Amino acid sequence: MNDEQLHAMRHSLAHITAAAVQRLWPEAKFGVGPVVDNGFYYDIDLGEKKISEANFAKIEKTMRSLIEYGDDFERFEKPIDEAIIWAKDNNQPYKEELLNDLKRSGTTVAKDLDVNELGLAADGDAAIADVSFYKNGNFVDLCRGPHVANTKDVGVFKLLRVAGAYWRGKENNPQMQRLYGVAFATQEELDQYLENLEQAKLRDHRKLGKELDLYTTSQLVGAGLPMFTPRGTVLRDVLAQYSNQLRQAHGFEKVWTPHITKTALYEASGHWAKFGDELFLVTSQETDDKMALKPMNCPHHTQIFASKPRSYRDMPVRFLETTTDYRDEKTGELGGLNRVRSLTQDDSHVFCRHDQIEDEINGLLASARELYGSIDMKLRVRLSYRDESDAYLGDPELWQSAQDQLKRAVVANEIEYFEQDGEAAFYGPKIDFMATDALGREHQLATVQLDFVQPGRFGLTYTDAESNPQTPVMIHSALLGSIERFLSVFIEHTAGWFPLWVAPEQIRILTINDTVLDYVEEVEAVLRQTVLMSPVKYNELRFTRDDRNESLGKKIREATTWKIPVQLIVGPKDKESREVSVRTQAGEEKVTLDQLAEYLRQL
RNA sequence: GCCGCUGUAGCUCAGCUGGUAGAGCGGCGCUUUCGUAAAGCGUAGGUCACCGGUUCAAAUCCGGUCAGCGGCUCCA
Repeated sequence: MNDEQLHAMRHSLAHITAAAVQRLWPEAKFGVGPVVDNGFYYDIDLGEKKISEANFAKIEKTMRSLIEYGDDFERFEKPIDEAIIWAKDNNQPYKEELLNDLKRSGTTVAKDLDVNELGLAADGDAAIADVSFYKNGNFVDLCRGPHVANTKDVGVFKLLRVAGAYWRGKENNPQMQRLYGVAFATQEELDQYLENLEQAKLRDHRKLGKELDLYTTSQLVGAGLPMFTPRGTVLRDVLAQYSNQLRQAHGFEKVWTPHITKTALYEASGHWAKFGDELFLVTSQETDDKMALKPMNCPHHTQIFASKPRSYRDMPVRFLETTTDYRDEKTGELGGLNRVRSLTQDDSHVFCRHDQIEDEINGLLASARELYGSIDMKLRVRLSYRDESDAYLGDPELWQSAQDQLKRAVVANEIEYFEQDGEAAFYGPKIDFMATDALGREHQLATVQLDFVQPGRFGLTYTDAESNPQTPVMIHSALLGSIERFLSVFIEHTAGWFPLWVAPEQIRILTINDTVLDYVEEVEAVLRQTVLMSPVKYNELRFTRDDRNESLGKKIREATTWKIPVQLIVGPKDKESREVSVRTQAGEEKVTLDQLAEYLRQL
């Protein structure tokens, strides 16, 4: 089975899904039905009637009967004007809209539509003359194909879920119902896929966050406002420390800014116009100032830069602040730790001269690569550019220059990348490091952003060698991104088996009976004096002792369930020989008390 | 915000078409001091998310709210 065949099968199943829906609800209006990873979907508008998963059995049964009936997929063409009449006659307004676009420009420009799934797409902007259709049984659909020869050739499938989806991906368009299915050539492959989904759920950060006691939420506190337990807070602190140390080595200095500010700050930065309705507003009972919780930190940092005169000799000025921001995200966008309303950024801003941009970006890229390399995470690097919309501030020529500089930096560092328009910040293009979660969804973590806009809007200057004022460039960067989002990916990446240096409870001493308690004191004395220096410096060991009156087997089982990286088993024999039994995921070995500290430092 | 789904003890879940709740683990108590993934016995935990409605009777049906999940939209 090659990819093209599989693609044709899935695409054909999309048509069969639509055919089944049409048989069950003849009034159905159809959108598009493309192939996606592992399957397909079809967008359907049933007016007031809503499909739910309770309908799946009925739809699947109808699909199976269509498949068994064994209709051929017949291809034919129509002149575009006849096709438009066909769409009108059959009460298919969405198809009619697509056909009109095809007639006008040869393409259906909406970004989430794959023109290959629709009628014949002509090269360039030329209008086209004919479009192709496919017919299986009574169901006729505008489609470029290809399809399998007969409905019997579609392999195995399963309807997975139904979701709302805006027509052509635009929020003010009508919402259709998107019927998702997965499909494979064989039952074994489908079963394997469903099994993998189950496996992925086992490493879901929300499940592990509860099992490993990392964070919690409360209906009283509110949606998207996670609270971190002692264990989760260790993760946050150690990761932030690492991120900070990496940049402090490159000359960044910590700053601190308040969590509320006058909204005037964001009117000046440009954020108010774009994100004003996503700010949490704060009322003062003492003044008439309009205030808000800070949703980002760059405007504050500009004010620290502006607090005193800066010389070209002072540049670059590098600020670092790990701090929590607040964004009033839409309720439906919240999820786990990945998208929250209180997010902690390991944020930093460089203010520099134009001739310093390259070195600064190189330094930040090196830090990001060191961080992700040390935890064995491979990220895709995205160059996020602007598009032609009016969502961006600043001179288009400066934009082009900024985009070119980012690309040069990525190429010079021999980083693999892909480019995407429309993903830039409103003030500048970005280098984004994208990670994949357990279910294959991609999330932005580290970012390096070039900003020629905000320094000018805030009137920032430094004095050059000729005593003239110059506007600095800002480079925004975060290595972890949002710590919450980083954790969501990191927990799933490690399945909760955190590397020793960051594990909340690194070591648990398991006693065999009470006769070794005095020896355990000696072991603990060694641990208290042991400090890890890599990758985070001055990282004192975090250990506990399980000397409960329980069997060793139970203690091991619990420590393993908690995914504690190092179990030190201490019994009478160990005491006698002045050893401990070190149990890690790699296995178990005896280590003498004298060598224990060094052994742990090497792990 | 929109579409679909979910919410029973600390955790994982059972509770059929309405007749005022159960199990395992965990907790606590007693016994056991046991060398590699769960010792034994006993015992206490629940306004069935919350508010309202229908009904003689609601965990169960209906409406609303809160929270969570899968998508869409969005992500400074």
